[in-house]
Amino acid sequence: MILVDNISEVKLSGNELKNYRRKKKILDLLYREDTLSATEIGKRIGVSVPTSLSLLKELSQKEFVEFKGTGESKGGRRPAMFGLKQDSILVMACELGRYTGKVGVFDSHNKLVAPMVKFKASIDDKDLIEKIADEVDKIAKDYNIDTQRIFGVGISMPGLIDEVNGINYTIKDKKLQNVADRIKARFHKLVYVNNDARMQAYGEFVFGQAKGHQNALIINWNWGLGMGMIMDGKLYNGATGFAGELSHTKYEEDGDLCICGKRGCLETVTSVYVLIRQAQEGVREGKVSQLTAKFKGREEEIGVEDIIQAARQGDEFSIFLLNSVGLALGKALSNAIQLLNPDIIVLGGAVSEANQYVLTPIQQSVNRHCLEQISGNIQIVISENWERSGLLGTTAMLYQKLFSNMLV
Amino acid sequence: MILVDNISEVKLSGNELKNYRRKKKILDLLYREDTLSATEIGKRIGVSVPTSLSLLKELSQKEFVEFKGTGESKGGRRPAMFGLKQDSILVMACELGRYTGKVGVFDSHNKLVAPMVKFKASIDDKDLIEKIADEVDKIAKDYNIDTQRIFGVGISMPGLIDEVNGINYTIKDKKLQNVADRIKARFHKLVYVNNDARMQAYGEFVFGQAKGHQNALIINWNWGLGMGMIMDGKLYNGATGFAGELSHTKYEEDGDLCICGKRGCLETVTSVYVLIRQAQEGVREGKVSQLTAKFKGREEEIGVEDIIQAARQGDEFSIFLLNSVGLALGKALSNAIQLLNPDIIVLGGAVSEANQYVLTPIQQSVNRHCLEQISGNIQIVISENWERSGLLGTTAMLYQKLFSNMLV
DNA sequence: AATCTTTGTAAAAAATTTTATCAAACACAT
DNA sequence: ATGTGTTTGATAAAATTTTTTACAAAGATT
Repeated sequence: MILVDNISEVKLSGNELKNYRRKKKILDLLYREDTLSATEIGKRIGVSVPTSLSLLKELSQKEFVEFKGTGESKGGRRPAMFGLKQDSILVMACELGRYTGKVGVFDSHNKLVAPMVKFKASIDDKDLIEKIADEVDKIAKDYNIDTQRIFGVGISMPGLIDEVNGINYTIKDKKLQNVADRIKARFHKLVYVNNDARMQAYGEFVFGQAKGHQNALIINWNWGLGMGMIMDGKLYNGATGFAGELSHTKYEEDGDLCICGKRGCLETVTSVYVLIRQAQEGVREGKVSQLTAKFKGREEEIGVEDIIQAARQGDEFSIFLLNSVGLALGKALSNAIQLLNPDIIVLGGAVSEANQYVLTPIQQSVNRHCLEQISGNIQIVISENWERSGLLGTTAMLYQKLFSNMLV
Repeated sequence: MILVDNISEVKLSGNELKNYRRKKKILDLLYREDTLSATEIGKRIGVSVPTSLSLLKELSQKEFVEFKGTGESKGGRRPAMFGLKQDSILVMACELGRYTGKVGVFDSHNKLVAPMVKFKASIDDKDLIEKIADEVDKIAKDYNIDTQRIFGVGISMPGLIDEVNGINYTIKDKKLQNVADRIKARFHKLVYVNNDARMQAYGEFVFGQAKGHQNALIINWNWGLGMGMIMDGKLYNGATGFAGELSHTKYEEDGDLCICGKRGCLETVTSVYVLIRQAQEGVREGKVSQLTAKFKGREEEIGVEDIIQAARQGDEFSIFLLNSVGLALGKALSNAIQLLNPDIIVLGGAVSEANQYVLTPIQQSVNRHCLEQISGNIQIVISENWERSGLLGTTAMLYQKLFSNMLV
């Protein structure tokens, strides 16, 4: 199998090109639908059954596709089902946070072929790529994975990222900003780099709560406030790849100073930082609260999970804190909702674990600030598999890119 | 020629379907590119030159396509160019405002085949469709146009519109909301209905200032504040067709009461209404201004164009008014820019005529409120052909729909 | 049990691409 | 300016691919 960056570089005759495109479509279809019959494939790619079958035969000979048993009858002879050959094409997905990273190797059924590994890393690490490579080598050795079968490497990370060229403008050292080139130099495989919130969004769209929703907003409610957008069934990156900057939309005139240098950004009102700072201040002031009882004198140890746990046990101060960040996020989301008219909003990240303690105020706030016709058609939910959605989104994106760049 | 609402209703054999799709693609290509050679068409639709030529021959026999002379050589024999046969397929586009409407009949070169006609109408008129039909009949009679050759009817109007079903939820009488059905019942042609701001946006994208920009925001700055969005090269409607509600995004907590029932909407700060009201108040208070000199005692006669004209002549009060609505719009746009990361913003409508008097404050405001990396890559311009962009957008959309619903 | 559907296969028929050929236009050297 | 080599475009015939048709097999429905 050959992988090319630019199809037009390889010259194919008319028929070869036609066949190449059709086989690509088949692989893509089988990735999405798991198994399909020759008849169904023929219908979907617009060829007759004999042609569809001969293409499948070719793909089988090249070990990309295999017979997966007979399927259910729809009123006649039972069809032979075809699917991607397990383990023949693997990808590697990595997600970086502010201080940690995780990496996993996935097969074409989006299943981990070895347990996910976590490690310490930051986007500014000079030897970031080597660190990741070491982790992958370890996995490959421990679980006997042939790295030759890994065809794509995808990385998601915080920052303003141009996904077309794989450049992260938030990395301090200019020489390290072109992440895609660095990965390519080390791995020599298909590379994909994008923002963490966007890949989580894509994961939620392909596998999670936003599945089937063509217009979705997915919020990563954490130290910052990332937003990924699915518009008309496609991941939206914006003109230069900076779409979804919810964090630094203006929330209040002359508010607190933000790390971005401006004042009153949403991030200064409703991120994990704010929640913890407010909790700390409350404890120092001696507010009546479980938190005061537990953390008085060592306020710096308070974590979001402590606030959420206290709220669950009925602690009014904690509930108040969560309620107020919820109301603020809801108000900010209202503007986004009126501009984008999504049909679902999925919340993920540390704060979203608070569940109804934030969901209710958000919903309240949205109802208050949006036109009823717009807010009436919207679902707001909390992600059920946030831990994995980033890696899964990257995996899905890699397979998609792979099947549109592969010379079978 | 046959027009079908749903291709799957008509059963075609495999080859017929394949050919139908290819011919559709050719018509669409020729609509976009005006003229193309058989070789170029073959490349674009993925067939060989002989096949491309035989398809073109078929289309020529059916009078959709004609030979348009020989084109320029690219280093060899000069190619025979093909294009859509002029006047063989016409469409009718209508744009409604709050109190008036305009209608025109266009050919496949997006040229009016008769002068545009203006008339009085409102979206709540019971006999709206009849009114439009009368105007078209008049045009057809006066300019000898065969209405049989009109294959599509498109209407754009203010309101919350579901473009998929052609329903305008802002029309007061529920029975009149389904505009698409009403048009279809009268004209029996392909019908398209959408919001006015969105069709203006599409017009600017296909023919105007936003041409070539894959991510654009187009603002209709008028009695309300409409916004149309082009995202990844496609017109964005939102999940239920309500995207772009800039008018009713919250601008200030506890601001003035808006017609929507909420307080502090952007519309209450920066629409034509506001501008005129502020001018009227100033004149009543006896502010030093050309406007006071001219309109004292008959303040209700002040129009936007008066304010703009005064500003052009150096009137400080008028300049101040335009400056302040510009700053406000800029601030509101900043949030939209950070969420959507467009590469161009096009301003149209009455207020935008003020040109640099509003452009400068908007740019200022955007620079102040956006992250530099995002605002640095954005152009903000004023439309050059706003008067026509709505009708042209509708025309382009109709041809697009037409070529994907036509059985040639 | 008879009939209707769907799937799969092989041979015939049709459609499409290749290849070859020629003409036209241009670039470049002389 | 002229000639040569190269590129592009058009067309016909040959080669190849794809669809159609016909039919058998397998299961669902009545």
